[in-house]
Formats: sequence, C-alpha cells, structure tokens
Amino acid sequence: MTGHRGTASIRDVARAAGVSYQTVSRVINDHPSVSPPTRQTVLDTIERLEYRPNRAARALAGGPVQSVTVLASNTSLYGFAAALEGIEEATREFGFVMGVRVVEPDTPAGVRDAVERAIEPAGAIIVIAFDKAGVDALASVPATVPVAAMVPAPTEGEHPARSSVWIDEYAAAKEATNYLLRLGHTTVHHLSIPSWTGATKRMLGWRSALQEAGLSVPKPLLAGWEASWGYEAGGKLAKKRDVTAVLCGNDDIAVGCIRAMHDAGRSVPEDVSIIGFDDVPLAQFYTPALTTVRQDFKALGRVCFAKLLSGLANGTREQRLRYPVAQLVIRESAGPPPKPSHRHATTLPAHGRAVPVNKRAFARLSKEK
Amino acid sequence: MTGHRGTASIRDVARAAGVSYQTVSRVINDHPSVSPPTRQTVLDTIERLEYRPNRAARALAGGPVQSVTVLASNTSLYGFAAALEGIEEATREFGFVMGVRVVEPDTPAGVRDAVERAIEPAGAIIVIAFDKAGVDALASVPATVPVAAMVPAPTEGEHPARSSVWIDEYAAAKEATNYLLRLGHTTVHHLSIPSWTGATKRMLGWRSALQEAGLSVPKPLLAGWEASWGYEAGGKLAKKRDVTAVLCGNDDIAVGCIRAMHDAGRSVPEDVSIIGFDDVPLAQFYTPALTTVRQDFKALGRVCFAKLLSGLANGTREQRLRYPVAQLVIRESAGPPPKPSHRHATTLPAHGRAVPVNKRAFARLSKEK
DNA sequence: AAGTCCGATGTGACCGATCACAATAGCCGA
DNA sequence: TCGGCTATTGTGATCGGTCACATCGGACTT
Repeated sequence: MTGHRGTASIRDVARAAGVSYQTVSRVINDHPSVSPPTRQTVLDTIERLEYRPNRAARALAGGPVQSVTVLASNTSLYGFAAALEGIEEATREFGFVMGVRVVEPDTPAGVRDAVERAIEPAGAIIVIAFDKAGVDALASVPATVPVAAMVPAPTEGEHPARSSVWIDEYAAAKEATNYLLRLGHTTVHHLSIPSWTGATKRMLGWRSALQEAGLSVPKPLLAGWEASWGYEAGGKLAKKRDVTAVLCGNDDIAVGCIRAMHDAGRSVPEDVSIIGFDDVPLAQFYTPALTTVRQDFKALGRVCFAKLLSGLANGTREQRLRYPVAQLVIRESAGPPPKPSHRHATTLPAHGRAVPVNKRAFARLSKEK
Repeated sequence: MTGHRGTASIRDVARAAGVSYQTVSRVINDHPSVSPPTRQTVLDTIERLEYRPNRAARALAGGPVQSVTVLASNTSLYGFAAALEGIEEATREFGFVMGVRVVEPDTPAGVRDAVERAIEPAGAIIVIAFDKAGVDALASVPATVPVAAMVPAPTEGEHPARSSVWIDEYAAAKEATNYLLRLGHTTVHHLSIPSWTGATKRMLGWRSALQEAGLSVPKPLLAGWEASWGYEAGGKLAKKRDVTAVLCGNDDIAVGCIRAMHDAGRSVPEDVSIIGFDDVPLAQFYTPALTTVRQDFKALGRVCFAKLLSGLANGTREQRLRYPVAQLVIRESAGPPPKPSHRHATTLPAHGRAVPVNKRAFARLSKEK
C-alpha cells in the first residue's frame, strides 16, 4: 500500500488489479467504456483492498462531489430538525456526506458568507427556505451551483432551474377550519407563522374555508415561530369573548396559545378550541392532546434530496416525486363551542368548575420571556 | 486569475503580492518566519483578491483540516439537537465546517461504517455519546483521529487522549429529589433514561438524596428516551397508590408520564408531583408548567468543540473549560402530596372535582403506539 | 576578517483523484 | 491485404494546497 495514511489509493488498486489508475477511475465512476471482465476484476480488487475514493482529491480534480451542505436559519425547531433528519437519511443512503450551516438572518453580508462557505466544501446545496432568512440564502446561491430548496409553497413564477419541494397544506388547513365550523364555531381565528409573501398556504386554506362558508375573515396575527409568540398572541385573543376557535401556525404556537388561554381562565377545549400544525411527536401526549395538521417534514427532506440528485444526474430518470400531503389529525384540543347561554359566565365555564385566572403563571411567563 | 473556477488560488495571490506561493501558505497558516511587512502585503492581497483557502486541496496535502463531523444516533431529540446547535455555532465562529452523520445503533458494521465515513471527509470528530450507540461509535474511532465526545458522566478510568465533556447533573438531581422530600413526599420514584453502565449520574443523585434522608430507594424504571416510554411507565406507576412523586429522566418522559397520570385519573401536581430533566423550550408553557432540571446542551456543545480544538492546537493555551452545571427550575408540576386522609378517595382528589379515568384517550394513545 | 548560525524566502515533489488526449488492439469492409 | 473505425486502455498534466529541503543575506561570535 503506497499511501502512508493507511488507506488504499486508486493507484494501489490499479497495481493490484494489473490495470492503469485511469481504468480504476472509470470503474468507480461508471464510465461505459470498460470491458465487463476488467470491470469485475477492478471491483473485486476494490472490495479486497477496502478502497474508498478520497473526497478531497475528487473534489480538487473536479469530479462528482457527493456531498451536500444544508443551509437553514435554525436546526432545532421541529420542522427544520425533522427535515434535516430526512435529508441526512437520504444522503446516508446514497453515500453522500452532509454538512450543516446555519445562516443568520437579517445580515446580508452574513447570508452571502454562509452561502459561500457552504458551496466551497460541498458543491451542492439544500436550502431550508421556510422563512425569510432561508429565502434570502436561496437567492444568494449562484446559478452555477446545484441547489434544491424546501419551501412553504410553490412560487408563482418559479425559476425552472431552481428545483424546490413543499408540503401540500392548503387543503388540510381548509379541512381543519371546516372541522371547527362543523363543530359549531361561528368563526375561526388564525395565529400564523410569519410569512414574507403576505400569506402562507395554510393561511389561504383557512381564509378560503371561511369565505366559502360566507363568514367574514378575522385579521390573522403573524405571531412568529415560537411558543412565546403563541402565548403573547393567545393572551390578546383570550380577551375577546367571541374567540372560540383558533387555528395555529404550528404546534409550539398552539401550546403557547393554550397556556395563554389557561392563564386567562379559559379552558381548552371547553371554552376555546385550538388546532395546531405539524403534529410534533409530543402532540398526542399533551393535555389536552393536540388536534393538529400533520406534516411529514422528514419525508419532505428525503424528497428534496431526491430532487437535488435528479438535477445532479442531469436529466436521467426524473421520476415523478411524491410530495407529502398534510393531514388533519383529530385529538382533544378542539370541540364544540360553549353554549351561548354560558358565554358571559366567563369565570364559570360549561363544566361548572372554577378556573381562576392564573396571575402568578402569567407573571412568570412574562418574566421568563 | 489562473483558476478557471473563478476563485483565486494561492499562486494568484503570490503573483499579485510579488512573493512565492510558499510565503502565502506561511501567512495563512500563521507560520512565525515571515517578516511583518511581507505578511501585511500578503494579507492585503488576500483581502483584495477575496482569496479563500480551498478545503479540498488543503485536506489532500495534509494540512490543517478545519472541519468536523458530528456522530450521533439521533438529531431531533432535544439534548442532541441542542448540542448540535451549540457545536454548529462554535464551528461557524472558528471558520470550521460541520458535517453530521447519524450512527445507527445495534449494528456493529453500521457503526464502523459510519465512523469511517465520518473520518474520511473531516479529519476530526465529535461524538454525542449520550447513549449506547454513541459510546459504541466513540469506541470505534481509531486512536489517530482527533476526537472529542459529549458524555453523560465522566468515565472512571478515562483514557487521557480521549477528551470528553459532560454536564454536572448529580447535584441538581439530588436537589430536585430533596425539593420533593421537603414538600412532604415520603419517597420519590424515578423514571430514568436508559443507561448502559447501570446508572446515570442523575440516578445516583436521586438515590443519594433518598439514602441520606434514610428512605428506602424504589426500583428505578429504565424507560427509554421518548414520551411514549414515559407514558407506558407512568401508567404502571399510576396504579400504585403510594406513588406521589416522580423524577423523570427528561422532559419528554415527564410529559408522557403526566399524561399517563391524567388518564389514570390522577392530576398533576395535586395528586402526583412530577419533575423533568432538560428544561426544553416548551417546558414553561405546558399545563402544568414543568418543574425541571435545566441542562444547557448548547453550551455543552460549544465546550466540546473548544475541547476538540485545544487538542488539535497541540498543547497551546489549554485553558480550563467551564462545564455547564444543571440547575433546578421550579414551576408548577411539583407540589405538596395530597392529604393522607384523602389517599383512598382516588376518584375524588383533594380539590373535590371529579377527574374521570380517561379511557378513550388511553385507548387512542396505545393505538398510536 | 572569516566562520557560524538563524531568520526569511524560494523551489521541487507530492497528496489522490480527474480530464484531455494518445495509443493500442480488434473488427469490418473495400 | 490494407486503411479506417470503434472499443478499450494508458500517459501526462492538472486541481490547490502542504511538506522537505535549498538558498541567501545579515548579525553575531571568535
């Protein structure tokens, strides 16, 4: 073995197989002009010597890179983390290497830098563009770099070269809203995740359901991604007596909202119905268990990688990819609205059990930020 | 510019600065024998040409690699995800590139393969060895590869070359247990995360508190990492009337346990007190808000990277690293035990409000797995 | 004033792969 | 029988860095 680093190189394999190093290179890159017996000999030798192509050398020489860097503004929020998990699985399956780089929002220079540093070692990029930071990053990726993106919804004038994937959530948001209306609620409010385009698909689905039912559409609140935003916005909604149903942009927001309702003395689902979005693993264990719209981000991650790969493989077998579809999961956090006769007995809701306004908790949560 | 790939190379910089490429190499590697004026000229040229060293070439030539691969069995459980986040931040700060590879447990070949594939592109490795899969992976890393690990507790005969970091959680677990005892509970049960060594530090802290109080130590349940395990184990504990306080190995388990208690007709914290571990971001928004032991995994991730770096920098400034310390956070899920006189009125606890056994929910949760 | 040492810089080879191009062989038809 | 074509294989240069070693002054010894 020549390489003093312990691993076999392409020339070691060539020598052992009695061919030239170029032939070995052809074999590992599936080049057509290698005779079957030669190919087999080389493959056997590769196996025997436990040879693995060196990524650095390959990248340097301009060969296929087989590594991807994921750009995201966050790695621990459920949607992002689950997507990352799916991408990782897929890269592993295809022998790719996955890198991760967080892109800091709100600093144009930072975004450029992140993109640059992501391109350099990888060659291919996946952008999780659920939020503005991601979209900015996607926009800064030069056209020469293979890229795929996970987006909240298909863009109108989608650049054909920019392949993107998304979860079909419009119908499910509509269904969730209709579900609440069927339960007897006279309207449904919406605590949305932020959107830089003015409206998310889930928001449009919600709006459409209300409009089709001939109802006026309440002003949606853009509440951020985190539970604290849900709590804050929920606190405002809790003050309005006519709010009996809230569709939240994600499960964290829903949890915050439920807590805010609780602290305001309104119980869920007896007084207010709350539906989340995502179906985080814990959703079924909360009390009340969260009625929510399931989104399979892990599958989306896999699909996204597949899309990137099909772009890389330059036109071969561009099989139709199945995009995940969101799906309403009914549990406990939504139910019929309280009886109209009880509407004004705010501190003594339907069940007749007192739910005091939890002032201490309110103070604590405000303090903890 | 020579490089037809658009970026400047070390030779371009050399030509522009009027020095040899080797001098440029010396400058970017902080080699001492370069005269200050020359160094400055080169640095200016680098700036002007927007030169960035090529990772692939550097790795190929055996230079400093500046990239790390994180090996973990999971990337979305809170502790793992938060640690990853911390590592990512640190790598970004130091101009490193971070890769992630999931190591599948229970397949020795898979572990070896994961390690091998992690070493190849990176050169340095961080292992999140909170669980058995991680420990196995750590064990398979060849001694020649720079590595740092995050572990649940310092190992006894710790290999000096294997640098590892951990959170000091013993005292906090003890404090949490004592807190429950002070509230009046006659004993505290423990739903532990799994341990391959027989006992986690948090388990030892809990045990020690009980022993010092002269109490007998109940058999701990090793319940896995996920909420479903907490639910299952919690269901068993709920049947025992003398269980009034449970210390859970993490917050997810705590949530599952609370739900199990709820479904068994026992409310938290009125009938049973529950304390979690980790302080996940949502802990304060749950109802009841989780009393838990905070662990700063993000900080641990940063420390771990720092440790790896100090090993890489070969002996220079090995500053004492501050390990994170776990800390009890008191919220709502733990309180005084129910009055002894009410002990047997199981369906009508202290508050006099009926909490029916939630059979439907129980069935649903069992079905959803 | 000659010899020695050291700081600063330059030259050649190499890491492990790829690309472009050359070379060899075998087969066919004219 | 010979030229030409194609299928297969081999050779040299290259990617962008690093390492080992050579070179060259100038300061310091003796």
